[in-house]
Amino acid sequence: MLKAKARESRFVPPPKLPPPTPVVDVGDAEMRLAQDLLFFAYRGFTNVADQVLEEPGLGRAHHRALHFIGRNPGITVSGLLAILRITKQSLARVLNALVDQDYVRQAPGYEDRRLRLLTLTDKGQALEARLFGAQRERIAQAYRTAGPQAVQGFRAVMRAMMDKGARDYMDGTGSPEDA
Amino acid sequence: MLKAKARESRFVPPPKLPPPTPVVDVGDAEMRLAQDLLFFAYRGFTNVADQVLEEPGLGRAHHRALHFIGRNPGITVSGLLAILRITKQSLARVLNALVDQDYVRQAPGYEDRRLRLLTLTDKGQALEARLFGAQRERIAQAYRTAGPQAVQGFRAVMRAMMDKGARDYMDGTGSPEDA
DNA sequence: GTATTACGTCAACATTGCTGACCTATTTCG
DNA sequence: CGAAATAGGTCAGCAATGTTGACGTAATAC
Repeated sequence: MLKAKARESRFVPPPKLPPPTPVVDVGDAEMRLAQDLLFFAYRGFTNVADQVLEEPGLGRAHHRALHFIGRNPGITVSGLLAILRITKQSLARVLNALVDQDYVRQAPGYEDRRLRLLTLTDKGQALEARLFGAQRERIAQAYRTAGPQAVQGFRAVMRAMMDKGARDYMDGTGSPEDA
Repeated sequence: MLKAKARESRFVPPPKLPPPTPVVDVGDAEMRLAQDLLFFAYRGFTNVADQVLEEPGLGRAHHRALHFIGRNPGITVSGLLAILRITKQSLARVLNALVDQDYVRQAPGYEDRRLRLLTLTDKGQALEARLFGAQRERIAQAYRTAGPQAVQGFRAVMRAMMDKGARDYMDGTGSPEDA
């Protein structure tokens, strides 16, 4: 006997199907569409990197760390935490793996020696380049397909979609701590 | 003694900081930017729903199931799996929780009674509406900020960013199985 | 009447987030 | 100088969500 029956002792007769999630006004349809767009586009974008990550046996968390260290050489652990918004314990797991496997190097801060300044090793730069290469292809193709006009719109909407902290980080206005 | 020293017996002298991840040509800078945009925008977008999910104690996986069942009333389990691209074991955990808590209803297929047609209950529709409300706010505000012109570009780029299967699904050309 | 299909389930494991507690080295400040 | 604050590290345990592999059952298809 199916345990599913415990969940619903007998299948009820097929109900009249309700209409799809109700669209109250014209705007709603657009918003529903945007939900789908974000989900599928983000998945497509991340999937291409996953393939590259398989070889060294790393995960997306490692990719993110690699990416932001690459973009911010000499960033501190706190800075990276502020960007990623995860706990230091979560970051530690990932960062230790990257350091152990010689993708990332730590150096003490110049004036404040409590700081650990993070940089990519050559090996780390090489891996990041491969990851970037995969995603760049996908982005470039999307940009080509959509056209330069569309790219501007894309950027504007994406910028407006993120929270202020992230926007500030992207603007370079303020240290990564503001992200 | 810090175990970190086991990872690197002595801190090496502060290296010359390498330049940020090298930008080969003009296009590369744009692509790097796009990476950041996607990460931060997607995070902002999902975060607003997380707050709503806390109350019923559900996760993002539940939200996704809820969303796609809502958009495709009567969808089969296989159909949902094809959209989400996860294993049926992963979906089962989430789906069983939703059915147990009366967010989702299963009904046997009409002609083929092996099928489980999934629909949202009233309770499920209510929750989905709240989740949608939160994200809609964020999207609407982004759309207003960016302007209608930008929205068109956003859509074009996002569409082009996803893989063909997802694009086909969005076009409604073909059953969800093609996603 | 057998094979296939659609779905469900058990078990075990990996990744990546979290909280709580506590340790060390360094800098800051009264 | 000595205490407090700061930057970072670590251990332990847990939760959510993804994976494989194996197997069971009901219904349809050939």
